[in-house]
Amino acid sequence: MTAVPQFDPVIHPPARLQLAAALSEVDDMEFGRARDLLGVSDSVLSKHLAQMQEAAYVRLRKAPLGGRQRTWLVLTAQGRAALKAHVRALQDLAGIVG
Amino acid sequence: MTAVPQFDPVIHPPARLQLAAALSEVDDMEFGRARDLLGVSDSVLSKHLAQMQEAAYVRLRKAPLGGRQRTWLVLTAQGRAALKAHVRALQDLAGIVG
DNA sequence: GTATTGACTTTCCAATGTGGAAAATGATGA
DNA sequence: TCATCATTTTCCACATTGGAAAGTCAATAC
Repeated sequence: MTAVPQFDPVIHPPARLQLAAALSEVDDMEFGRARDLLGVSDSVLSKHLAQMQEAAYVRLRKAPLGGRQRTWLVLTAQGRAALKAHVRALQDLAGIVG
Repeated sequence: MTAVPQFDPVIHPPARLQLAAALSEVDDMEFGRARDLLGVSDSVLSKHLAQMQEAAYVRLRKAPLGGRQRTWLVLTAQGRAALKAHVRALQDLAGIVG
């Protein structure tokens, strides 16, 4: 009898929601920049990315930059759709509160 | 260097967010009805309510009904503001995604 | 070719948070 | 006073999140 719709557990946790939102506004973002933006450690970002990749919400593009291999994060169409759905779900849930 | 705004930890967890949203659309709601709506046990709802009361987001009104004491949940102005702020924060964060 | 370095990734572990069951509490009603 | 209903609190189990440190893998440095 759960009359209340559930949120997408992949995208709802703060760090991932913030990451998805940040990625939605750019074409891509470097791993290090995303890590600093979220204020987490390498390992933590890496683990969140693993979850988001598994859900196909993010794609990693690895390419050399300045001699070193770097990773760029890209929000996929599915990831964008999930973010959109989440925002909409919350708006619906909250009615016309604001 | 956390450039990303944080969410209100009291209202962000799914169960509390859903509860706040549900309460925002009515004047008040019975404890049992809220419990069924969220699909959780008495104890769990009670604990969430304790958190929300501590943040002054919810007020409990106890009064007898049918001889027995019942509890009604009321979203306070602060609770409503917090929900509103949360929705807005997410919208801002997500830009004009949808 | 091997050592080193940089950029992640994985493993390990501590801290939190959420959920349920069951015991406890408090207010009635019998 | 005893039983019952409506929560509340206590006790646990489990999942999640976070950081540190070790591991991996390229791409130089030597």
